[in-house]
Amino acid sequence: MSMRRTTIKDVAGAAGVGVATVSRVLSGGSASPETRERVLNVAAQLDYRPSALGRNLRQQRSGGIGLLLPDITDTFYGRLADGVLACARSAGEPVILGTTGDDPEREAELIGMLMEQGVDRVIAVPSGDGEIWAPTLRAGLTMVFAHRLSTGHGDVPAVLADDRAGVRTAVDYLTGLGHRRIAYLGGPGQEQRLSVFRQALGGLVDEELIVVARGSRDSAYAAAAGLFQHRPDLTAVLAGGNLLGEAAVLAARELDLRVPRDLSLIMFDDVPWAELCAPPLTVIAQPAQDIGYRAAELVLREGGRRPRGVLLPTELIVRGSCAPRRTPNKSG
Amino acid sequence: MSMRRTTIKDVAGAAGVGVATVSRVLSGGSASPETRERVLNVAAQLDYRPSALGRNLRQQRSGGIGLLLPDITDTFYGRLADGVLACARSAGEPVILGTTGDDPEREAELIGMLMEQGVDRVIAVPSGDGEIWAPTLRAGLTMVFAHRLSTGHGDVPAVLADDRAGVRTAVDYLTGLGHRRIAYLGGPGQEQRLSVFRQALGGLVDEELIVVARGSRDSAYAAAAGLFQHRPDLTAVLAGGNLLGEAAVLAARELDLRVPRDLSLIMFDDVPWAELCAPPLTVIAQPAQDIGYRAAELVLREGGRRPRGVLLPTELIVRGSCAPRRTPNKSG
DNA sequence: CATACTCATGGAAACGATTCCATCATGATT
DNA sequence: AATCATGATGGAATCGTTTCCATGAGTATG
Repeated sequence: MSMRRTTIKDVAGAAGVGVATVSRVLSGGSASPETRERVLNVAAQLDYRPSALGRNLRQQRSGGIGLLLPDITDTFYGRLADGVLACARSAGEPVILGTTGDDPEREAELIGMLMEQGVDRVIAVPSGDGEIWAPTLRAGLTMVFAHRLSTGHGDVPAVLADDRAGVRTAVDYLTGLGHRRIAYLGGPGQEQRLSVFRQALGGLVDEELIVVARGSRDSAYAAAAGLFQHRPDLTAVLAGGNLLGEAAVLAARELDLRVPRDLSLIMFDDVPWAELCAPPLTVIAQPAQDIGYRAAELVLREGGRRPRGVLLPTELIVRGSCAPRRTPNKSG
Repeated sequence: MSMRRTTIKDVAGAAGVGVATVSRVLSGGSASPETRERVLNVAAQLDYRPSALGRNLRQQRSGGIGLLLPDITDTFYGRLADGVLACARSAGEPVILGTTGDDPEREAELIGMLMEQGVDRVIAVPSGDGEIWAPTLRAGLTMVFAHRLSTGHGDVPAVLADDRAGVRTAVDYLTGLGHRRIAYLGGPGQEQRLSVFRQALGGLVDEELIVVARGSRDSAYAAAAGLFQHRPDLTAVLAGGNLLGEAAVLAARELDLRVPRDLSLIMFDDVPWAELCAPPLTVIAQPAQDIGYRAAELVLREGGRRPRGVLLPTELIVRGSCAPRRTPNKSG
């Protein structure tokens, strides 16, 4: 009942040539025009599709791109993945997706799985530090980091949003509105943003106002609620991602802090619901899809030369969640 | 510099046995206890990892699960993918992700790519009709549909949310509030929901109040705005997905329709921002992650028997976007 | 004691592609 | 005319694994 796949041998036999010739014709090698035409005709007639299995074994590598993300549920990573898929599709390459949950152990596990599969090109939002990636690099994989760097990364190129400028813009905007006690609500792997945040605030930085959550929604909410309860004197918050922003809105509402009257809120990453929120959220937009697309471009370029990383611009989009600091009412 | 991978031959040589024995030991075949131990020791010492490439070629199938979704940017599909990944991870199977954009042509292309890769297990949210999937089935692939059926599907098992009950609940809720002119704002592949909607409304159904958008945000917004402008007499809307719901909120705001005062809104699929919206959105929650997980379970079960599909419950979550119909003010 | 049967074992044949290499024909150069 | 370069071509090796089959040892049964 189930017929055997048509193989390159069948095509060779039907066209009256050797398998080597068929292979050459199909992969663009040299062949005489008439042979080429005959082979192509026969191949089309037999509906021949070369098996990636055979090719992969011979070439010692499975085509395809490994994509390692912390959480595909987060729309930021969803858009990033979309960018990777768009580029991969135009190159005809399959994408193998894995989620790490920001857990280095899971990440290492996934890397092992990818290498077992013969995947030799990986795009990752790294959670672990350099040690995890060292064996990967030694094995000769083509790597590109996206959105984050790995501490102690080798010379792995990275595609990043310009966090530096983004944080600076946000902080400038808030201080310009008169805010002094500004909190940062961060997620995993945002060391660079933190250092810029400290730097932008100059001497004003108050370490208690810097809180780092793990990747989950629960953790983000806990961090936000804890921060707001512990330091009711803060007047502005910079949330380092849409999950954190969501948590901040929720926690503020829960604690009867009105935005932007009692609390100015600015969020990294523009998401569709930012506009639907009450009030609409002021955000630092990041080109998530571009990040993915460019990362895929880099990892596919494969040209021996090491490309330097890419830095993509962010953009402040002012909506309604930030207001000038209310001057403390001394008579109240 | 780059050392050759350690192969099964190396292990066999170092352990003083044949390759067949090594293979048997590692894949759970029969072997004497002392041989088994020696082989396992040597394998561990050499850090031997069997190459999936060789195995795949021999077994004529690449492990792994193909996952075909309309749009990974949509959080519903993001959660669905998350479920699939969770199950696949526990089975140690890689997942190859492709997005169709609800375009049957792209879908067919992706199927071709998957078959070329030797993927023989696919989970899909189908956009095309039965004809597209016929060759797939004939080729002996294990298929599971998720979230949607393909019209004229063969005996492909499907994992679905209970749309029937969901639509009925929503309509009952709205009619219970006094609404009569209820619109349905649908997306691609929701034929079943539409028929249930018509059925639930009984004789009251007004075909002009049924609008179907394509998958994109733009299309959804256009559909919503067009509907609201064309039929200002409607008092309630059922949005068939979070993109449609988002569009409805946006369009209503644009047209100065206040929710729920002028317009009651109920949305399929509970998303985190539904709670952040003003007003918070009443929704029919769908277990997106479960759908993915169960689909992966089915496709991995592989037991020759054809499992029947799975129907998962939906849940009405009442928030603040629905209100009783205002009795028309005859003196106004 | 002879025969049959179980069980561990290793050699070798697949799997389907790519690619090295030898062969042969043709045309150009000396 | 002899040699050389060029280019098309097919046979065979190769990738790493699984699996079929033959072999031999050991045990049980007649």
